[in-house]
Amino acid sequence: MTHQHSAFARKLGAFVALSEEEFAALDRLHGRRKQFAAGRDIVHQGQVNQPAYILASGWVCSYKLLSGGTRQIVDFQIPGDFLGLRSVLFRTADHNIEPVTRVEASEVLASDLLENFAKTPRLATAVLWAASRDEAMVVEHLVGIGRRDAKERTAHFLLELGARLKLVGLGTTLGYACPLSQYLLADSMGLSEVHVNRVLRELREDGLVTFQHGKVDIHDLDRLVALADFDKSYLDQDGPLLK
Amino acid sequence: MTHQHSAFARKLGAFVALSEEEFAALDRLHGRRKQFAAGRDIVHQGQVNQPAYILASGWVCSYKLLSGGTRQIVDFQIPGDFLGLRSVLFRTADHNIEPVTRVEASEVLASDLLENFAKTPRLATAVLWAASRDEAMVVEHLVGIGRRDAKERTAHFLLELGARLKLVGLGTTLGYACPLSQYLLADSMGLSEVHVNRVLRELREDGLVTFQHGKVDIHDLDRLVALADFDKSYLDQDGPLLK
DNA sequence: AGGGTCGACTGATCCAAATCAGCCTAACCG
DNA sequence: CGGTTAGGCTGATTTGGATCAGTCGACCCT
Repeated sequence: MTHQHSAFARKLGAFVALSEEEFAALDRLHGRRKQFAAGRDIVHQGQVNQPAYILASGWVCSYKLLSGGTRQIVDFQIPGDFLGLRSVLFRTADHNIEPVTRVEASEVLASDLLENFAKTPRLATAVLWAASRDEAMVVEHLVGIGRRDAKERTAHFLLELGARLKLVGLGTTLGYACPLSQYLLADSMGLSEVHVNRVLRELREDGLVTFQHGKVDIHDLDRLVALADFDKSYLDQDGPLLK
Repeated sequence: MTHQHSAFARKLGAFVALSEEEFAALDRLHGRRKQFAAGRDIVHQGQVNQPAYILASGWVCSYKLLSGGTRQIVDFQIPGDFLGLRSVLFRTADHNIEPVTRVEASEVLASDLLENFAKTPRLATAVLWAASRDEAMVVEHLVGIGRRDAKERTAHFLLELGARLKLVGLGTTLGYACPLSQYLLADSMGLSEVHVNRVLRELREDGLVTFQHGKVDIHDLDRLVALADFDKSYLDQDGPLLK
């Protein structure tokens, strides 16, 4: 009954009960469809009045550059995710967005979004919900970097990504396709590329997960979850939370 | 013209232009005023149907517990800040909230908040803005933990806290009162208490900042900003961004 | 007045992860 | 087809910060 809608609308509809009317409003947000090549930034820090996007296909990452030339990847976005909402609300972008693969995305104009809040107030709740879910993910990420060692952190990262991909039908509990390089993992987890490589080897040798040739294979979910201290219920809800 | 409103309303009004009508709606959100003793958690992970709060006085911290018994403090909240918005949207709390000092806060009921979106759509924009600002702070925090060493991280932390306090009139560029213990700093920055102590000593010996006896004194703002790679414009906007 | 606790502070030792320096393979390309 | 580049991978060495094991003073409390 909702399968004719966009991945974005479906995702929100899973958490905030929406009427057909409201689904339609959500879908009308999708503006011009655009393509981006891998590696060439879509938005960068300081740019003003950039549109937001809803990711249709491909992966992107959001990152911040530090003065020393290092960077910290804050989050990866996968199909169905909202991109650059903060940059719209603040008018000037506070982070960079780089496509990891070739990407297709629909523009969302700030004016469209904000004006629709008046006509469709539940849309506001849905968008607020989506923003809060993003924040929850950043918080988990923060906790991992602050208090988990490299192995736990990596395990947690791979599990969380899997859970998110499963939600949009791009993965199972057995594994998923993953276009990320070890460099990207390192910049995301606050580790060096060298160390990521060693940790992945350890996880492989322990028979927990394999991350090779662009795919992640989970060999022992239970032990991996135990190692990572991963909250399984975290991302797989199954009905609207807000009635 | 806005000074009769709550700190919360003032803060939002600084970023989203609001009418008197809308300010009033914001102020009506404040429900029953409650008191909390320092150290006794207001909310903890997993609790369901907790109200949100708006902090009137005192400081609190939001943290997550890891299985090993360690914890990671995600953020500190100061007067005028919203507390536990995510816990309300998700119905079940995904983090703990502990008062650092004695605290006064007004309850905000989920139903009040969400229903008001229909009547006052710009309220939705304002709350979304507040949530995004929180997310931006968590992102900065993440970047610091992931890619800054202990000294830069500490410097950045003290500067950011100062900027936030200045915004609500609780600090100047010269310093501010700060009730945090070195243990709390450690749990927030992902360091050990011992190392925080040494880093604070270094910063003091370098003549940059002093953090002693419950107050932070900034002795050399410019060098501190340079060390921390701190974006000064980051938190001190001076007019509504969304007209 | 003596015990208990909390927070700041210190020296010695250890270790996880960074850094440095390099190899190997596959893919691309002019 | 030989050169270049991007990723994956590895060993040796160094280092930032953790851990362990305390001391000291302030402020309880009874």
